[in-house]
Amino acid sequence: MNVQFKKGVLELCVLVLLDKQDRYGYELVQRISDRIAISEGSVYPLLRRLTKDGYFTTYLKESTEGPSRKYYKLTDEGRRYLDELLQEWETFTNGVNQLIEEGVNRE
Amino acid sequence: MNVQFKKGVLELCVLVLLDKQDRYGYELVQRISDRIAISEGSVYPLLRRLTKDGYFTTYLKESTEGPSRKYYKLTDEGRRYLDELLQEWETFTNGVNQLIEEGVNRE
DNA sequence: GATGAGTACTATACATTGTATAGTACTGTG
DNA sequence: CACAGTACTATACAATGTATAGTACTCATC
Repeated sequence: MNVQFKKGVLELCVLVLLDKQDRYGYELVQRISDRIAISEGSVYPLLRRLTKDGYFTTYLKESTEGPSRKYYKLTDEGRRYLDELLQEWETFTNGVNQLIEEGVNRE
Repeated sequence: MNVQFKKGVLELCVLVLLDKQDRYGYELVQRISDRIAISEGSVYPLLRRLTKDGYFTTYLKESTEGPSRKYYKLTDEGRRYLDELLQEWETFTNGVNQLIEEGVNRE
């Protein structure tokens, strides 16, 4: 899996998953890993950064399955940022796919 | 336009356009710029890198419109690499789009 | 001839964000 | 106690865009 493709996308993935419900870090890693090979080590700094930037708030919650979990919750600002990113992603991938069509089509 | 999304994609775009026909650097910049905002300054180092890596060969050709042009031509190795990248791009974007679906769908 | 615009390419410092790796801490089980 | 699974923290490094600055050529205009 091309590392460079992934840049910038990880935060989109995290924001999208949190749009649906609050989640803890490890769960986010697992959910994303179902679709894209990622390193655990990159998610936590990202979560910290996005929290610092005001897109999430966090709270601790006891777990019956292991240590307590740090949950992340999307803020309104986070939700707005997500909408932006979703649009950018769509515009961007459409642009790339159009280039691929142009390049691949042989007249 | 999110800079990080673009990482790794520029080389895919260049390879795809050269799959169709030989092109010179400036033309590649223009064609890609039609779809994605990119900086000219990033394309030339990329072209040099991919040439050094064996994916292109180059030749000079006189132009009637300005200075002579340095054309880039895809090698067989380049074509193979392109196929790889195309598959990776598809796998990757499908994975991201699936995550977006999951995250966005509210039950 | 000088100048400017457009064509065409080169070079470099820097910012950003993944990976890889190493580690910590908690809980339950054997 | 040791180990596995759960859950999180920290850091060095690689890679590749951007921004910026520049070079050189050709043609048109003054």
